Amino acid sequence: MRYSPEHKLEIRRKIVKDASRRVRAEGLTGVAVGAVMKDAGLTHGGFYKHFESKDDLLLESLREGFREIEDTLAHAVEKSPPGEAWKEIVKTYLSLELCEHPERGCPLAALSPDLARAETRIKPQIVAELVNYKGRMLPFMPGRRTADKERAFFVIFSTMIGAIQIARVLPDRAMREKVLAGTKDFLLRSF
Amino acid sequence: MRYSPEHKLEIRRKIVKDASRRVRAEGLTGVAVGAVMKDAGLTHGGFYKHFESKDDLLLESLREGFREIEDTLAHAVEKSPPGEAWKEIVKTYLSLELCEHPERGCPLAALSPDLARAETRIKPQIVAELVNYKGRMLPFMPGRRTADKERAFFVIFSTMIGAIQIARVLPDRAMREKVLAGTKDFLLRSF
DNA sequence: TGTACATCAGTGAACGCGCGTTCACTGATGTAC
DNA sequence: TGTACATCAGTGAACGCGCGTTCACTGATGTAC
Repeated sequence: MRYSPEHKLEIRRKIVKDASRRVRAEGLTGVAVGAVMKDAGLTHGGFYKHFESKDDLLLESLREGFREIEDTLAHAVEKSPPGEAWKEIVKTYLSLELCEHPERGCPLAALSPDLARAETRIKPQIVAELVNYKGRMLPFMPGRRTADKERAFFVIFSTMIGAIQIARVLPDRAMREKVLAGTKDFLLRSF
Repeated sequence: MRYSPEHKLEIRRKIVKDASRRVRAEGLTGVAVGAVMKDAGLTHGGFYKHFESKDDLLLESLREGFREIEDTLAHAVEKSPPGEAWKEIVKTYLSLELCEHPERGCPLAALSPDLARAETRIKPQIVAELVNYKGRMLPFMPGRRTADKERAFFVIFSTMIGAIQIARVLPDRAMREKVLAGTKDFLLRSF
């Protein structure tokens, strides 16, 4: 069967979206090409009509994941006065909702140790994504000068990433909520 | 060749130690039975004379990793006055030394997303390790009542775990030091 | 004390399995005449 | 307008590989007589 170029792009986008969710839910090594293609309603053989390699897909999935969380956080911040935006980011990022749905959450929370271990081949592009993430969040961070905002970014996101991860290890919702609420309070009091 | 029972225990300990380092350096899925046995100077076939399964080894390796970091932190705290102990823990945990040697560091910093995704079969024992870790660190945490100390544990360790992970993704030492120092300052000012 | 036997940690070939990747093939649709 | 051909996304068998696990075997040492 032959399809239009728009159709091909659409399929490609669907594969990337599915893979992005799977990667965040199951880890960098947890995504099989066959499984992703099945998600998209195709068979594994067609994969290489869309991607050069699995690494290629992984990088695109990461990009998609970062874009998604950036959009989610940017959207949450839309109506807050400047200087208060970071509070909205903390509340959204540390919501039970995002904690219990890693597949819709931040790739750093879902994958940072995997990213630190990534092969040299793809590491630079991962670092670029992190830098880009930082750039996108910087305007919302507390602090006067850029250097202050940058420090705030690293501290706030470190804290949020760690809290989400610990909460995700905990087996029951009440404990998760305790960790998330405690961290939220702490951060909101801290700047 | 036949060996004494002490020798067998010694070998077993060596396998666990090697595996514990490998797991923290390369992730839960990054450790092959063959590689660990080679580290210990043996061949893969003998593995099942020491362990029931790979899961068995993984759990023991995690236990070993938690014990190691607990000992490291407890040792760092030995000479500090009570009430100041947590500061020493923050300084040690966020040292460049531990950041650049995941294989000697905290299993949570190295593996928490993997632990969150662990199969139901081993999850309860992982949670037990986390609870034990918390119990071991609680006496050193700031706060008057146990509830305060517990809140402090989750906040402080969340922040440290996230900071170490972000630092480990960053490609050059200067940036890593900036993140670690910034987080250290932040935490030391916060309690 | 010396000898025959039992034990069992360790070896390495073999297994079944899932994976990433390749490839000859299909067949619906676009294009050339 | 109708027909022959080219295109190329998608299929599914096949590949080589690494993995966890099994198993018949080895041979140094402990034990029984």
